[in-house]
Amino acid sequence: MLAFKNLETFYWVAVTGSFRQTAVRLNTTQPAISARIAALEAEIGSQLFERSGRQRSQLTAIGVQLLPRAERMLEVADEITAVTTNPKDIQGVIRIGVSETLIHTWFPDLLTQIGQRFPGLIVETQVDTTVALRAELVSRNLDIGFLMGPIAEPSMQNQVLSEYPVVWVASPRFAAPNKALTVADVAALPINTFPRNTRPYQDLVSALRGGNLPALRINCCSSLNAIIHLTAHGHGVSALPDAVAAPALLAGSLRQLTVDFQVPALRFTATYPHGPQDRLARQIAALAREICEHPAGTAGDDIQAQGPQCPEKDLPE
Amino acid sequence: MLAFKNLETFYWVAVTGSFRQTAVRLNTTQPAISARIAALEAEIGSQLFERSGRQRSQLTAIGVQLLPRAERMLEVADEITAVTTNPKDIQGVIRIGVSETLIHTWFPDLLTQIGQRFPGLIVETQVDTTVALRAELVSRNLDIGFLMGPIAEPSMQNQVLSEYPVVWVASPRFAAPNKALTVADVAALPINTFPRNTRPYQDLVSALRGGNLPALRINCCSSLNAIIHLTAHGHGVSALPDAVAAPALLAGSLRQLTVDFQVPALRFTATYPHGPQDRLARQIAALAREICEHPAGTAGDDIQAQGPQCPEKDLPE
DNA sequence: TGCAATCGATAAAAAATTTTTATCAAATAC
DNA sequence: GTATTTGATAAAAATTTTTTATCGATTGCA
Repeated sequence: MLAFKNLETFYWVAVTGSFRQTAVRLNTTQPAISARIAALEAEIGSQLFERSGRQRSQLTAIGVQLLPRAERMLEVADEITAVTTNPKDIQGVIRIGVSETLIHTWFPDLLTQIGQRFPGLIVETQVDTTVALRAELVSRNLDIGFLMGPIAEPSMQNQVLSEYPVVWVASPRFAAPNKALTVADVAALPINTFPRNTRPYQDLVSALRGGNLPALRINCCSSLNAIIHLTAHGHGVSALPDAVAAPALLAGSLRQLTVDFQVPALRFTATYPHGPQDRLARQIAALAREICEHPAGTAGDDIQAQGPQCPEKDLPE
Repeated sequence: MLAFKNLETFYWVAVTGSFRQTAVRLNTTQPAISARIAALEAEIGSQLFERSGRQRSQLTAIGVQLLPRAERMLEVADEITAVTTNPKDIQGVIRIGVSETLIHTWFPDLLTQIGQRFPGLIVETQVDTTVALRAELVSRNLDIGFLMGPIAEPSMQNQVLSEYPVVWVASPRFAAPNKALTVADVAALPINTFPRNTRPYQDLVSALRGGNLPALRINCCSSLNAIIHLTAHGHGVSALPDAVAAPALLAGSLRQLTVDFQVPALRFTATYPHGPQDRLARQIAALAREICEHPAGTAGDDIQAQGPQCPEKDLPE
């Protein structure tokens, strides 16, 4: 008898290429996965994977034929659960990756909304750089990421969400000239900005790399708050997404500088691996889009909405 | 965990409206069916059937939503088995209903072909009248029927196969006039023909019901051989499909009569309930159509091809 | 109205399946 | 060459499913 569980297992082994990873994902042990695949192979009557020791398990010809059908099965199963269960009753875990910038903007609102629409859902948030999130998404350790996309992978679905122009800021005590600063002016100052392997860092360096300028003095911080604090205390200037700088500017702990050149804005997308079970990710991406298009009140005004959450892992700083 | 077996069970209970019938169909016991449905209802979180005592189990609103999805699941599962298994390796039983006329024409060839293409398939043949077969098909006790279709039911798939003109025959000792017989001539004779509740019977009576004719003397036989033998021994005349009469005409045990009126020809179809698991029925219908379009050698020349078969049930005569 | 038949539910026992635990040999990276 | 990682495997344990036997409820029929 063709068992759904075995097809689901087959799907994940095919996608991840690993029995052990699949075992972790499906909350069971590796021998259980071996047994399920063995049962399916017995059912079908032929091998589904080339097990070549340490390498990723490759699909056989028959495995290739089976994969899209297994996917259709999972799709239908997903549809069944979607149709038959109220969003309020959805139990489970969703692992969301998010760029730190968004923590300072609409992401708290999203968590609030998720908490309201899916009270039974446990959200695991991982705040990290876009590159790190990208890797986690590709290896399917995250269900959805809000990051500086798009991620150009055939298996990834991208939706553009929000865009933040970059503003230059400094301490209010910074003696700014009356004119707009030039590239050379800025390049002469210590600059606090994003980590070295990030897009904003590279955009910044590109914008400042001009004629025969001196070596840049760049101070990379993995935390936006670190950048803001350093800058506010007079240790150099920084280029920040406007939405991130806004509170400090309002509070007067930072002042904005006018410059005569441009740094590209930060664009964010919702990105998720699309597959037969991406319904929840799609719904959450849609929720995020709604929030971006109709910005509600201020962020972070309802700490309880999410309920007690699991510990976040790998938080920078 | 959404189990395929439970969805399959749900599908059959929904289609047949009966737990017990489903138990028989799926080769298990009624409590097992109860348990599966209960498990599915627990999974979904609501009732799927209105159990109203003796009546057929009715689907609830959620059951109605589930049914087409369960069907899609079965379709995909059927596709998987079709793609991954060689026709030679198909194990199982197919229950074929067939009108007796076809036993005298191409049906033996079909059995031979099935035996060759699907050596692992056990064929259960039920020879009966079209009305009886129709009932068996509708109640899903047959997988496919070759009968005087089409059957006008939304759940039934019909394919026209072959058509046999009706010829009038009598014993060679019958003193036939030189002219063609009229309706009155024939109506005056005892007529051996098909059972009372069949189409050929009714067509015959319609053709012979004219002005003020005497009461017809009709002798209904549930077996074509009985008709042939009675007629050959001089007990009246009969109207037979040409293909059925042919051997006896060739052998000289019957002679053909010319008549100046017409009885409608017998049209046969392949008819099967279409659903998510009708692939085999479709293939066999296609095989039958091939055989009808490209008639091979004589029938019944390879008794062993089918291998040992299960006993046929309800054979008339 | 009452009898017989049939329906699905249920409890307990039995059977079958699946999972876990613990270990192995093979392949690979360093 | 050693350490690590991979999936396979055997035996035990746990879980699930099925069977057996029975029940109360409903319905058809007399």
